[in-house]
Amino acid sequence: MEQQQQVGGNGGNGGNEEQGGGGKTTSFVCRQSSTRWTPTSDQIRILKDLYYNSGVRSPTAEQIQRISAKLRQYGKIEGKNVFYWFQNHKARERQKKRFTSDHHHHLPIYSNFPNNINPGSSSAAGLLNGYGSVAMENSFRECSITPNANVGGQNLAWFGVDPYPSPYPFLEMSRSINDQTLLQTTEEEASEIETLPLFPMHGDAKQDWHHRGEDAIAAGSLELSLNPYAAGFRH
Amino acid sequence: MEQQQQVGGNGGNGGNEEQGGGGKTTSFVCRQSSTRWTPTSDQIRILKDLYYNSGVRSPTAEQIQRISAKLRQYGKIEGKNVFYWFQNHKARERQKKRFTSDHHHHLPIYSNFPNNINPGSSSAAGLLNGYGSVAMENSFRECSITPNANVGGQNLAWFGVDPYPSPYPFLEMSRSINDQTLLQTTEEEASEIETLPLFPMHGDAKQDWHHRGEDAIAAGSLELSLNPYAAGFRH
DNA sequence: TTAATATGAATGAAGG
DNA sequence: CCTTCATTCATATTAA
Repeated sequence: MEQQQQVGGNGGNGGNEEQGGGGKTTSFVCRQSSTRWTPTSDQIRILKDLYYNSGVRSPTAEQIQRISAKLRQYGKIEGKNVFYWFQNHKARERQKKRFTSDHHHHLPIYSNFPNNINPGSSSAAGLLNGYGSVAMENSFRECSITPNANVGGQNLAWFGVDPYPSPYPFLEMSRSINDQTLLQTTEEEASEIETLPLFPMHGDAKQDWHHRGEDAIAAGSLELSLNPYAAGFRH
Repeated sequence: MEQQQQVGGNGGNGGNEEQGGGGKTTSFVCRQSSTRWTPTSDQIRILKDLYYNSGVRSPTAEQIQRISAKLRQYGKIEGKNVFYWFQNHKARERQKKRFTSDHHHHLPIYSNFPNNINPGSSSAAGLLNGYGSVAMENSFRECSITPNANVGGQNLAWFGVDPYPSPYPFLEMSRSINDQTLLQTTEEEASEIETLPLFPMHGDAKQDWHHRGEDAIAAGSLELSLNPYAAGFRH
């Protein structure tokens, strides 16, 4: 299914600068006919800088205006793009944290401050995969996650989903300890699962998982260092 | 999030050395194909079981945690892998259906379905934009928008945020206006801000940017109860 | 090897 | 703010 890499002529690679192209260097057809905003690297750099180094998370309307106006120097952009960018960036940062080994929910809102906020060091944030600014390291278990099998009888209850062919088993999570028994019980029912007709998928030729270099720490997550009225001075 | 991807593409991809992000990368003793997650057949089996037999489509964060924890028995895996798996599986199933079965219910708008789109040929999307019929209509150049740059040292004040990596910005937001003023000088160059059309949103877009100005991060209420027995169950 | 295709990963937009 | 959808990019896999 879709994977039109080369379709765009520049296949998304060299084209990054499509918009701000300054000298137009090598770009030609700008197929980005899509309606969707395609941030240029400069725009992204600035956005991240604002996010990570200036602590901007939910810019106000005024700020959005200014930011987008500024970023317009580097390519087409609208206020809503800036708005969505911050929304998404923030939401995803949190989301990742949420389904990443998070054993802790209480997160000190304003705690550490990376003093090294080096302007221009936004780079840090730039390349990494984000993930865990606050999240610690779960970077162990890497190379040796022992497999071992027994895929046979699955116990879906384990996942917090109902194994029963119920109407729509929308998962009931938190189970109490008592349920443990239930889990055991369920196991039987789950037998059906193991006899599931596996869909003809690619066989397992792969026994070696790789490591995902993955994420580093997010450069510090500053906190609200934003001066709401800095701009307001004129108001 | 944001990482290399298309953005860093310059000249093909030679520039992507991400990985390094500052975190891991170092301790790769075993295999490193630090690329993407390659599910093992057991993992796939279970995922499909969940999808087709348990109706799981968009697992919650908690479920994702459980699922990934379980699947970890069969190979390296992270929460995001599970997350993406379900997202993609669902999206692609839907996408395929969009073509194969043309129930012409609503959405008469773009009925230009390619004749027989064989699954797999959706690639066409790249060209005919499949969907983007809309885009096709108004696809004009987007490719040429103001260039020029100077991203190096930026003037965050310009955005209405405090540029100084001040130690404790949150406490003293009201930084002397003097400084601000000074910086504000730059404003001249981008006078267009003032003339900026407030985000041109017609009825179609939402505009939320009105009531912001703070970020309450504490809002999150995760009760995340990692099933303790979950792990114990096996032992 | 190369071309194609399947699918993991990311992210702009929205919906709620 | 959280969740979902669509689209796109990148790469592993498989077919030619």
